[in-house]
Amino acid sequence: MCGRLTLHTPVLDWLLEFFPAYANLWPASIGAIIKTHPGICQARYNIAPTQPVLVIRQFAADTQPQLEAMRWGLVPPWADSLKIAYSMINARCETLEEKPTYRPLLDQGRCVLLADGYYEWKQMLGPEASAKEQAASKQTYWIHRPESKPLALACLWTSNHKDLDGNRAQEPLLSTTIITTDAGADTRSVHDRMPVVLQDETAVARWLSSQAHWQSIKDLVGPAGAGTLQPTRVSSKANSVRNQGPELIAPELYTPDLF
DNA sequence: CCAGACGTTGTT
DNA sequence: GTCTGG
DNA sequence: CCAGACGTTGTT
DNA sequence: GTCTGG
Repeated sequence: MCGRLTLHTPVLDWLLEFFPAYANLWPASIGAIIKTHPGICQARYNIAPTQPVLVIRQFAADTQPQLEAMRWGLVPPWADSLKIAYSMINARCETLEEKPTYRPLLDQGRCVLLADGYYEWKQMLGPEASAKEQAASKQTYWIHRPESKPLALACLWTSNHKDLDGNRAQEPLLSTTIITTDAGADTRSVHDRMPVVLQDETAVARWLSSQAHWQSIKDLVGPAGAGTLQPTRVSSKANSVRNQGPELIAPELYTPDLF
């Protein structure tokens, strides 16, 4: 699955990679979002659920896609509390069309999350080990594109207009969830699920096109092809959200005396 | 009809 | 809001 | 996702 | 064990 992210690629570089056609318009967009969300465009090596993430939405064909900050973890319009979001950080692609919360978003709530990697925890021991042993044996991986190029993740977003958890909502709460699918060849050895990766500029444009119906773009949802992603063994520093620095994605070498 | 869930992962 | 379970 | 808390009363 | 916080 996908429960922790990185974004250290400069945001302008990310936008130019997937939307070169709007090259001269992006600096203003970035300036605007920095005003409302200071710090959101700085490098982040440990983005956790509930935190703001950067997403792209497009409201009409041939208009500039919009850069937005959203809370990670979907808070549906009917929710009276933020609690539900803890279990809606990912949405299984296999059941998107059945789930009443997700179905309307397939046509009206597609967006793309800006990231350049995510963390995964490999379970190194089988079910015969105790829960304690299993927890202690987890190996952290940072999964990213070769050369650490930007990554576009297929997501759904929605808006909640209620006074959540007793706090009067001044503004509607925008939130997002990352679609997951079976792991592809690159990451299967680490974990059996992965986020849906939009491969290139064309895939991103199709996913975002607001006039396109789900049936015509659902082919974009599936495991990434071999060669798309690369898992790098890293230390357990990323396990704690208090740790934030670039050292979290540094490759960890195997220590020979353990083998 | 009303009440209650609405979600995923991993673990058991 | 909308679906499922009883 | 993992880490860390998990509770109340009265007093400062 | 289960929930909350980040």
